[in-house]
Amino acid sequence: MYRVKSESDCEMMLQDQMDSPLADDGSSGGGSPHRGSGPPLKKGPWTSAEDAILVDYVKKHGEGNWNAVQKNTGLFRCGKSCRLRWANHLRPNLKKGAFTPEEERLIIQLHAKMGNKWARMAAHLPGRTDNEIKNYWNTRIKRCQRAGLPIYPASVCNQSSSEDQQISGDFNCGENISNDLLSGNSLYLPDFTSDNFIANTEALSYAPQLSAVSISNLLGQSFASKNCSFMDQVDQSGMLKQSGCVLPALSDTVDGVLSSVDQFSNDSEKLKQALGFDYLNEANASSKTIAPFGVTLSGSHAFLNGIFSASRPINGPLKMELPSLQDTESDPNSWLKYTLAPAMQPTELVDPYLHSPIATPSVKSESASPRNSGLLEELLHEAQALRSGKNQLPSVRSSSSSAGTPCETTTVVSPEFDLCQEYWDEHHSSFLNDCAPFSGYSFTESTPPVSAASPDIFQLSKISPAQSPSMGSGEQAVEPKHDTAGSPHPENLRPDALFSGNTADPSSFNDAIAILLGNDMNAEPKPVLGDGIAFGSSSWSNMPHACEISEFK
DNA sequence: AAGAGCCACAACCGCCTGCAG
DNA sequence: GCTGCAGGCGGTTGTGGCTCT
Repeated sequence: MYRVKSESDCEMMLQDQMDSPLADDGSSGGGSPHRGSGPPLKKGPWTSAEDAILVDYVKKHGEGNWNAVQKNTGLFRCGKSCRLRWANHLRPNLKKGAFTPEEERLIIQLHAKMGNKWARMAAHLPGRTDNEIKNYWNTRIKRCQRAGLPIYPASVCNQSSSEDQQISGDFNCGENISNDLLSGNSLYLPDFTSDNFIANTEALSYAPQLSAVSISNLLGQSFASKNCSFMDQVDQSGMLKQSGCVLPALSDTVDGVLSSVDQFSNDSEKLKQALGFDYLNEANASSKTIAPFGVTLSGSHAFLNGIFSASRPINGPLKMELPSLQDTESDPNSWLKYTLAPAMQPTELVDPYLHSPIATPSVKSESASPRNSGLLEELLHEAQALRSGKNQLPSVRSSSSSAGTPCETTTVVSPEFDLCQEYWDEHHSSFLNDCAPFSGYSFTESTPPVSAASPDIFQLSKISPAQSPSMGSGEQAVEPKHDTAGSPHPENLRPDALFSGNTADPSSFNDAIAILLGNDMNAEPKPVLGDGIAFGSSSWSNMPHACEISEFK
């Protein structure tokens, strides 16, 4: 039954409310005495009489000043409730009934761009309310999760991809937009006219789940939260002047990690391809294939916000919004997905190919590959698959247009990327100089945390001086902790620890992988990556302290 | 027929923001 | 600048209907 809140916004405004004939009609849930002397507060479903009163009032006085409704009509509902009732059910021009297919597609498309911005989405759907859209989406998510289907159709991914590039190409609108894009807060609102959308919307073939969407915001905001100021240095072309300096190092780090994986799996190339890291080799070879943030961190929520709904500019106090996709399949191990995501995020940031969700590496497997997988999960899954030899997983890059991957993407380097490359060619040396403090910034505990975030988050990697040319020599690489028996210290079981140590040490990495895989490399793969670990979804209530990064502000 | 489970929906709750005093 | 209020927004929960076993 509906509760009677003991203290709420509504009740505070009902202190002077006297008895009402409607206050206690006890329709369903009814009102109940409120804190003794206070008037009862009617809650629960609205009756037709209440509706009539509210409609009459609005006809006479117009919308707004909802708290006056109670005073003027005797309707014993709080102003908020009146407003909601009017907005969601009583106001004219409301479209009732199920969503049309066009509306559904539009919702999907809008969500891909906006995330859980229901009110903004509702603005694009005349006659529909944010609540309707929200309910529809939540239902859809549940349905997709049950069915093991991705949330975003391929066409939406493509749409997002193209528009991302457009955004990055037009990325000259000043700091506000830049920051917003960087934070994943899409103030940039593309014109989702129905024609435009439908023209780009085909049959609901499904894209792979947005496996890495949880990553970008975390890192983007994590970076920003470090007050390194490089986030502020977005020039008029939308390029992040200093971003490039860190990215090579991160690329190196990821590559170093993968080198360890290489030894671990003896099949690094496959693994890297499966993970979408293969470009990192190219990056290393050329030392310049670094995309500015504007390329990858565009406003697509399909990319940035399939999971997270970042809505705060990164300049200000940061607050990680909770993921929009609730994981009802919570798992004690679910911390994996949160700790690892930041660690893996750089790959997304630097990935010149990742213009859309579909470019996110996705391991399609006949096995029980987690649908909402993240990079680590895919890594582990891939490692398992490789080890077991049961699955010959196709290269994501080479098979992205295969039948199993409806979201077709071509790994065509965009013009923006060419520009970025030129930009990097021209400025990378100065970048390295300018970013000397940051290029060696390895998110270790030795680095004084600037934000209130748990430093664990930033145990991202230890970038050795060799990997990071400008890193100071004073910093000591953090060795993975091992107990005397040689087994990894429990702390190292955490994925952040996994990536925090000397990544050039394959043994520690292997140890961690082994543990993550069940600590027995010779045993059959254990369902470590079962349903309990769904990177794309989350149950934040189960977040371990290492993942408690919500308190950035 | 009865119970369980699923589903869509309505409504509530807490937090945030903008604004006026 | 601070405070309180009104409104808005997004997340969550409760309810009732429907379907399946």
